[in-house]
Amino acid sequence: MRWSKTFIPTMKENPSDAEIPSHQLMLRAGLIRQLMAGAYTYLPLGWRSVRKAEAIVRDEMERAGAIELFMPALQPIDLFEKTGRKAAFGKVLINFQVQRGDRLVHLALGPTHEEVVTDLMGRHLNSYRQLPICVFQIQTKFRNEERPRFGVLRTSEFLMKDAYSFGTSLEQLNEVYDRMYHAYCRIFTRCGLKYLPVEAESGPIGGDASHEFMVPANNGEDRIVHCPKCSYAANLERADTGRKPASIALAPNAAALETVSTPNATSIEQVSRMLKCAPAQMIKTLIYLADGRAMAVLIRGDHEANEAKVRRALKAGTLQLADEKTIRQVTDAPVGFAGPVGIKCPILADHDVPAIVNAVTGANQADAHFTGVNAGRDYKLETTYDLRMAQAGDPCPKCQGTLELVHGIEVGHVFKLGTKYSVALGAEYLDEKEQRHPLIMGCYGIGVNRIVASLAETCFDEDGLIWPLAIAPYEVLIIPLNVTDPETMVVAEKYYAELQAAGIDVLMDDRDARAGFKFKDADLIGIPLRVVIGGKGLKEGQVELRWRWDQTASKAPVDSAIATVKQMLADRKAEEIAKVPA
RNA sequence: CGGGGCGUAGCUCAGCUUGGCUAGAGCGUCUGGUUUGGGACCAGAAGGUCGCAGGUUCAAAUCCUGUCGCCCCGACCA
Repeated sequence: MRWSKTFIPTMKENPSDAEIPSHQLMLRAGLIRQLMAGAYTYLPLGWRSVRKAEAIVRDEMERAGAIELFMPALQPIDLFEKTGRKAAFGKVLINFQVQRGDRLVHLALGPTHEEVVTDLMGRHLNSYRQLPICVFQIQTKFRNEERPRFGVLRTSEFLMKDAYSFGTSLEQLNEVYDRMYHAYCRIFTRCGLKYLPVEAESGPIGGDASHEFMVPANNGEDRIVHCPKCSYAANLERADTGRKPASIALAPNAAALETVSTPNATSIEQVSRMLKCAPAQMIKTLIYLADGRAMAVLIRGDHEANEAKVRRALKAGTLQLADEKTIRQVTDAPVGFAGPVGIKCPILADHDVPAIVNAVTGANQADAHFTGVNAGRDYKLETTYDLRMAQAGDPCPKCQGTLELVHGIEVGHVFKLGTKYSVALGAEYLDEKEQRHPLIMGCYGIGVNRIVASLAETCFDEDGLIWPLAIAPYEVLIIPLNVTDPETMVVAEKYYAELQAAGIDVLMDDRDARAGFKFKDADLIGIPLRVVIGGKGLKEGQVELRWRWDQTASKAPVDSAIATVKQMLADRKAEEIAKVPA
């Protein structure tokens, strides 16, 4: 492609409403333009990258045995009502009524396609002989994000690869799951992304039922912990800590239990300020309803409870924070003054709680707290549990290492669904004994445009983007410095034609502009291999070759430069492919 | 949905506190000339519903009310 014939609106300055690198660079390099909050046009350059990512995803999905199909973005709302997800999605589900003849049709724009695919496959998969099967599509998804943000990272409309597997057994499910997991590793490696597969909250099946693929990035909205010593990585909702149950013994320096007046101080922050004690000295007492029964959960004041862990520790089906009435019943006090001493419900404590000597807690009466609260004397515990969010510095649950906290961008998610949708939509098959069973499903998603955005977010320098060869909109950029010089243009045109003939994606900057101007644009859009043809070099019979990520350029004789370029590209591709897990 | 910020030329912003002349600058665009290996220089030109609506006033980019949009923090995110 010739620069003058395509559309690459680069910008020298950062638009004021872009704050993070990917957003700024994608705008400046002319990859995207915003239409409204959460909706972006992909300009020619950006779209080329998206399509390259898409091609890799498609290639690897097919390699892993998944079959491509294409489902409508428009979906009847009834399907979401049957699975209960109209309510579950709430306002996030874009849905509306349209007039059709004399009636109204209620439609949704698919936020994902579990309903549609389960409905489809349920109608046509009748026998265990047809299973397992895995289908996928690459489609635009719609979600009415409460708050779109981070440029192109979180939008209301986005390109997603979603795959769905159907099988007769957990073994079949696990087999596809592992294959998809492996395909994801190959995809993200081929795309040149540094990624981390992390354990994610797994829902109904439990165990190893869900992994997210994260790209570590400062601006990622997800927080994950990982252990640099072993491979353990998990998102914050899921992450276990390697802490052990605490010994529950009265400390020798335990002070006496005292009641102090704390009028209107109901939060950890207010009490710590009023009593001049550190939040870590306090015990947060959260009253939950676990399957309807009140339960006090004790967490150190500066920590954050993890409800999933609480639910698992209690083996409870449902868990929710208790209502005001329940809190009054078990504490005899208004909300904000709960404490373990004398509370009228069972107590569950985090590992770190008994270690607090002379803790501050609510006194279970209005406007009062206790000081000098000590485990084993003022409240009784049998043992302790891992009930809080993991944080940096916690011991690793798998080895002797120490957990680190990093932010990440979720680019992929694999999930063992089980029978939730097949049961709701009556998608069943007949087994060898002519018995009916719901299909056992898995779902596997990749944010295709997030792959591109993640690269923009993580691969750049002060001059602009630095694309990996596999995702770069063009592999080679030819820059004839002086387009009015016939000698330069003869060489440039020859290179351009030869590279195109060799099937290489080549862009030629044929604009009549100054050298510095073209170099700045070249750096900004980040094409991996730059070929500069200028008067100086030509006098010596040479052109200049430079990788975007290299500081220095190399020279090549005019006649053999194209062969060198082809060789450099081939070597680099081989290098990138060598990293892909077999 | 709570909190904060912003809306003036294609982009970045000044002007607003304390209302008053023809609403400015840099970059970009166009024309002519000089330049030509890291965002050139000179001369000239075009480009504005000051987000929108209403109000106050002799007079509103500026003050008031409402409204829309965008960004950020939080809540939310199968």
